[in-house]
Amino acid sequence: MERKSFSDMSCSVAQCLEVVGEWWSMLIIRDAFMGVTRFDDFQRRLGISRNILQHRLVSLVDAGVLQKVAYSERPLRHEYRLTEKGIDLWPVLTAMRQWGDRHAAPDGPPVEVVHKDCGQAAVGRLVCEHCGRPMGARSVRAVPGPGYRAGRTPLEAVH
Amino acid sequence: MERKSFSDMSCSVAQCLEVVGEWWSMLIIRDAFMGVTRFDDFQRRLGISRNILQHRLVSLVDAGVLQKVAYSERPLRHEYRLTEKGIDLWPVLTAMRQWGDRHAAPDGPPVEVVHKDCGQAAVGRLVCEHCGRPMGARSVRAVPGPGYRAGRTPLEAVH
DNA sequence: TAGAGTAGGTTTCATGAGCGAACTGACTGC
DNA sequence: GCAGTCAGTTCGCTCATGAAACCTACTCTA
Repeated sequence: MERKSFSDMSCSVAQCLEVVGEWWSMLIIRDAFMGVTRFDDFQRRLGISRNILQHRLVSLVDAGVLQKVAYSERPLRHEYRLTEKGIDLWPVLTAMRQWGDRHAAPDGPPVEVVHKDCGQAAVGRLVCEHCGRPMGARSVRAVPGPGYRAGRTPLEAVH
Repeated sequence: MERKSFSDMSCSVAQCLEVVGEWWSMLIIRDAFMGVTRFDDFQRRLGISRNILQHRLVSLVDAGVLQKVAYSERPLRHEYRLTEKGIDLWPVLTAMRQWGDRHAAPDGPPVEVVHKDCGQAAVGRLVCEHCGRPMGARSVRAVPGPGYRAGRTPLEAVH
């Protein structure tokens, strides 16, 4: 059976997963953030099969997350670079990394992130854009937005 | 061939994906945040096959993200609730939702989140825990952390 | 006391996605 | 002319995914 698509779900989480929810996709994006751009470099670093890598790169390019740019004419060679849409995935990647650091890294984080502004190896925290106070699962509630379509009932968040 | 596991990668993103990277897992967790706890409710809301749902619930319970709690003895009935480890996935979910809202919701967000502290339908923003200033892909650089193991070379973030 | 309904699964089986490995084609450098 | 690099493509296998049917244990209604 074909893998079911999330694209007709009226939910932004599902739309995001439709683009980056495939096995390997987020790791390709992670490596792209680390500066990897070439097919063989992705393949070597990830240990992914070449055909799967090819599929993923094509679908990420189709989704507008990566762009394929020629860096040599003869021979014709391309590299894959994050678009702005791809760079906007940074908070997703960061949230995943921080969750992994906290719950699946007994020896401490394998990679730390230094904030250039203050020079500290720091953790990102989610705050409300409006009031600047912390925004956690228990401090919000979900309501239907302008793009809401029937069939999906937002409930109270976490009880 | 068996789907390759990410568990031996020295990377917290990979560890996170190992737990929630399967097709459907994040949507199950999203619904759990919306207050869904029962097998049949998950099944109906997601339109997922019952066997796949069963697999996912078992692996999320095994991973410690959900817990199975009896809410009735006769007949024996269980419900699935987020653990603290599961609730810690909120930033991941929020980042995905916000990315989807921005890049895949032409009619506006299907669901908005109201911050109880200020009453506004607000967006979460990632700031440095240390200095409080915004933390984006371009304002950080990756360095090896205490849990670093060879074979993985952190590079500069985004060029 | 029979029959319908509900909750939470389990089984079955066809399909297709993911896998490694080998191969291809276009080029460069020696 | 031969080795090496880069970016794929092809091949054949296996396992995960999917829908639908089935199962178990209990409750509710008549």
